[in-house]
Amino acid sequence: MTKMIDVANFAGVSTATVSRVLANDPKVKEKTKQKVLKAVDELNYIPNSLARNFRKRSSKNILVVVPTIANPLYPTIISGIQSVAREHNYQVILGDISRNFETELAYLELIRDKAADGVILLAAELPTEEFIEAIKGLPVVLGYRNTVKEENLHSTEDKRGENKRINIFPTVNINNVKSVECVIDHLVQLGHKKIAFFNGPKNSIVSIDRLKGYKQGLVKNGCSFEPELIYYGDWTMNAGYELALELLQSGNDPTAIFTVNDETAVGAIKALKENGLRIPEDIAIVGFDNIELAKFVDPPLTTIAQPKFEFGVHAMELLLKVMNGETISQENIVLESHLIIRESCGSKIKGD
Amino acid sequence: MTKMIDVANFAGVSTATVSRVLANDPKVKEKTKQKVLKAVDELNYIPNSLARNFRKRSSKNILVVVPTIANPLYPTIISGIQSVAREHNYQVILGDISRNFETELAYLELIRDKAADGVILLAAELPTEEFIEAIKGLPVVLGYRNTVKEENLHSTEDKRGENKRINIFPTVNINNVKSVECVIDHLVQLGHKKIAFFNGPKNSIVSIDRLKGYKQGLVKNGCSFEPELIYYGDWTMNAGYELALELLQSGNDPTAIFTVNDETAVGAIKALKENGLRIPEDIAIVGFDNIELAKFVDPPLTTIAQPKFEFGVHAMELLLKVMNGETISQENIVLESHLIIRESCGSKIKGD
DNA sequence: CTGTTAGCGCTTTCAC
DNA sequence: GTGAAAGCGCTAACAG
Repeated sequence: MTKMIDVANFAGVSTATVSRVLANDPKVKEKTKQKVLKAVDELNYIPNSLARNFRKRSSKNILVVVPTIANPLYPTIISGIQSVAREHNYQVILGDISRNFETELAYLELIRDKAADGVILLAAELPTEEFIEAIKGLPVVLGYRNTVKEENLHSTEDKRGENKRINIFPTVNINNVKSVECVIDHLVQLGHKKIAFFNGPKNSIVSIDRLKGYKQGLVKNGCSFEPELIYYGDWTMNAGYELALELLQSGNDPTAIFTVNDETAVGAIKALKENGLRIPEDIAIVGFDNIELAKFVDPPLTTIAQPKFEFGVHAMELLLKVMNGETISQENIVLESHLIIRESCGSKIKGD
Repeated sequence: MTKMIDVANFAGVSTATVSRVLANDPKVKEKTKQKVLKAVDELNYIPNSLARNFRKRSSKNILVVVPTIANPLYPTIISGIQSVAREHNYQVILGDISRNFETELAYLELIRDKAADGVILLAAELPTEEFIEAIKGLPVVLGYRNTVKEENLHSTEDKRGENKRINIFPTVNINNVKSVECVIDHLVQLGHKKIAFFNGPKNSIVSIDRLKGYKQGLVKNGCSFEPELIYYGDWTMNAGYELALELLQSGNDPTAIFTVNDETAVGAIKALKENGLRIPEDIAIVGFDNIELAKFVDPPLTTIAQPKFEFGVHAMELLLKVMNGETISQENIVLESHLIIRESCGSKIKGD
């Protein structure tokens, strides 16, 4: 294994100079630089990143924790993260917690022991005190988990005295509340008044926000909010399937279902069809995420498109800032999402 | 940041002893061990893995290169890899080449510069001379890319004098040829004689092997092999869709389609349905991989199940061996796959 | 069983 | 613009 000292000897310079050349230090004379570069080439020198990382106290790894990589949402986000990471010579380490949120904290060890320089947390679990304590001061960016603290504000500028969320960490998010309101608007426009909601788990921030959007959307449109039309699942096709069966047996007869994600919708569609219901004639359905599959299910799924790749890009760019110490004050990025109209609601307007 | 010397001082021992305790060296007296552990705990000491890795010349990272993480096959395989990797304190670095196979070699740099200790290559591209040269001597395990050399053997024990594949690297694979023969057997049993094949790209080993299985299956069952019934795509739902449109316009009227993977099948199903064909009444279809979705498409997809998670487990275990220098001679693991019968072929036998 | 000590290969002051 | 030299924090001979 040829090392820096070999290159230095070959080029007739010191290791310091070799190091400078490799770091693109402009102070090095062009001629010296060429000598060094020639030596590097000649000797087939490859810097030992283990030594470099040790010396620089950086692993050049960043950790991305996802609830489960099986949900196609995350691969796309990760692609976005990778594209930025690679530009900056970071490698992405994948932390798949298989929806087992206790293991999330274990991953943070990677930062403490320097195996990772920063972390992007994409699990939208409600943050516990323990969690907040654990990530305090770490180079972390939160995705979807937009809120880590609720405070009652009764100041004058907050006339309604309602809860205000304070993000004490940098975050990337979409506006879940507004997105779901759009869905409800659309369904109501098509004449639906009784809309079921197949939600995610209760302790997910995304679930909570989408529920809020669902409720506000109904109220805004003058529909009644009926708690028994809300079902809780776990984001999977299986959950969608089971929930739909439950709904069918319940005697509630909604004319439309909004599902918390596309996979839940796909599962629901299967159950509905098996029970002889036609979509959208007998019941309309709307998903969320606009995964690749949404276009290919039968019927093609009306859904909310969120900018998955960009989500990753923004998260990584934010993390880069945090790791550089640029973000003392927290930054909270909210990305735009929009409704994609396909055929699962029977709308005549075609999208995509 | 408290370091090993602090712990040593606190416990009244040397750093060597601390190091031994941390490495679980049985030679350390129980009492000394307890003293050290107490100091570790007291001082909240976390070993600096950067220093350790540097010293041990190992990054504790392993690289997994996949064609694209967007194909749900890979996340499951990666889960399997992770489960073994984690047990041995390895982190998984994700190398997604977005089906751009030239970038594969670039990832190998991570090994040369010690940023990764080993690599699992899951891209089933035909191996070039350059590729073989590049991975020679590296701690590498190949998945799906089962063959790196073809040699004409005319020795006595090979009576037929046919090509024999020689794997000069450790590999994990399934028997693609046999799997597809099963599919053809099944279709023929159901009365199909004219079976189209929506394959992957021509330069993929998986495509080549599945094509072989297709051909052999037809011949074995006394069906004629018609090259114009073979279509080449790129594993995506979109490809399946486009290929099905092509097929419909071709005037070929197969009674069944075998697709190289489930996603291609899903795309094809959409196109077929849009054109008024009923599945399986008008045309049968069989996929490959048994991804989660296969069960939820309409109609549920008959497909070949391959042990994805186990695939990852085996690949990682093999890599562990290679990294330990245990595998001088190459090992080639072939996992079992089997047909899952659902409804897309109209068989009365229900599976799963 | 435990301590002493010599680095691992690189970067970065500090001199010149 | 370049070189000398001091470590980064840990592990592994080697010695005792």
